[in-house]
Amino acid sequence: MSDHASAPRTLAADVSGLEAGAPVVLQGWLHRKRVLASVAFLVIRDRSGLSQVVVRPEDALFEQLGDLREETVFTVRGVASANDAAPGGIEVVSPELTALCDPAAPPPVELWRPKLNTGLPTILDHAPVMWRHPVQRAGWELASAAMQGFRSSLSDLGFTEIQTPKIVSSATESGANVFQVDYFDRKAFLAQSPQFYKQQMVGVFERVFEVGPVFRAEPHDTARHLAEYVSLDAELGFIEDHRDVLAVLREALAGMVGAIETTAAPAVERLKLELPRVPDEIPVIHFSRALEIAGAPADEPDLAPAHERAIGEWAKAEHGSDFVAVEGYPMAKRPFYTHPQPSDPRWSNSFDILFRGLELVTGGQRLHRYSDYVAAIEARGEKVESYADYLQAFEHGMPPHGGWAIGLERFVARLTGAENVRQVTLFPRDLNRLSP
RNA sequence: GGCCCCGUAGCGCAGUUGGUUAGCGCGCCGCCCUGUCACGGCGGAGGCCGCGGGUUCGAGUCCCGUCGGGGUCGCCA
Repeated sequence: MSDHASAPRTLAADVSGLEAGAPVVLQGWLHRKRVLASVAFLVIRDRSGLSQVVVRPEDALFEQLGDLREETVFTVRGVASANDAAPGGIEVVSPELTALCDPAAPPPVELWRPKLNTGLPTILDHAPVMWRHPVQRAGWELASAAMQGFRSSLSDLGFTEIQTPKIVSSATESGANVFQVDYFDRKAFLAQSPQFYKQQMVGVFERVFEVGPVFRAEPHDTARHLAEYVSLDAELGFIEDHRDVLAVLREALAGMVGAIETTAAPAVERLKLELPRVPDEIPVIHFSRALEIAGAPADEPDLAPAHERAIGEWAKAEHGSDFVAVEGYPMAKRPFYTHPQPSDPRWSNSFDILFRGLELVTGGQRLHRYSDYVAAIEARGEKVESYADYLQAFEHGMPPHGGWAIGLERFVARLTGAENVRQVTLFPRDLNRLSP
């Protein structure tokens, strides 16, 4: 913000609203240089968009055009001028340039093209520069708006935002793969989920949510798995069952899509997206029905990706919905804190939400009675003592409660149609990638 | 981790049954071009053909190993 001198900075997107003759100060990257015989065009990119600067032979700058390198950062001082041939009708003429950095080296891939003309590995290897591309950047603008919508919709519903430890002393769910870290002279782990802590905080705030990273050391090298991802977690007390959780989750999802519509409209436009409508009531089917729809054997313990895609298509055709909830997953496949389905304890009061055929959310009702926890832990052949810290909350009184976890990157990937979650992750971490 | 496919210039790719100097488009550098917007024209630079070994008179090309990448399945958000 160099507004201490002369005119204040104008954002590129605002140039088209200027009066002809008005002084303009742009600051940004030289996105594209097009030099013709007797006129040159400089396209300046800043956080708001692009703006065209015109250089003519009478401008002192005209002689130095050959020295300008794309991606160099400049302050441009000039004058607004109306021209039908200019994008947006207004361009900047009589420019004076001040470089704010050394002449930039050419990027590995042309950033000024309509699309990044390269493969995912190249994009990821050069992430610090590739994210500058307006279309690439749009993906994260959606993520940013989604997080904002998640926060504001839950805050409006009386939730308290929490931050729980990412360095923990034991695994949340036994058997899962965790990253081990050196913690002074002891063993510690990176948190796979805020599950235990958010439940404990229900005993304090009733309703809590957290936006933060979770870590999974599982050796899943697929287009939808990351070793570190952003989890949008919530947990709320005083529910009847998991259907109450689903109803609040519906509000959070609507808040996320709503925030994208309002605050990320330019990104939606740039990506030419058709945003999903979150139905007033997300269609719910039981796990056993889901197996039928997917054409899977009735004794399958889980839904395979192909099944999820089939159910996604079914929901779109049958209910016109991009979202579908599958409730009643077999208890055998759910963690010990899951609340069973009262009418049939083989099933659980838990659910997944599939978004456009991909598992996006896992949630459900949790156990809340201390005695139930003791029984559940012992039934799995584990020691109650090893969960002593966690169980304090239940020992001293907890309401019926439940919650969910949304995978942010999966949500954005389904929105943009990205084949791979890495495409919408700023700096993805996976089996093979630890940098940049 | 299993199975399948791919590594050739900064990026995207071609390269015949093994054959002499490894090509194309874009980018980059230089020159030219009165308004471009994926501008246009001419010229130039740029390669240990992923790495290691083998077969052969001769390997980008065939074989083995290795490293890296992509797809898919298991599993999950």
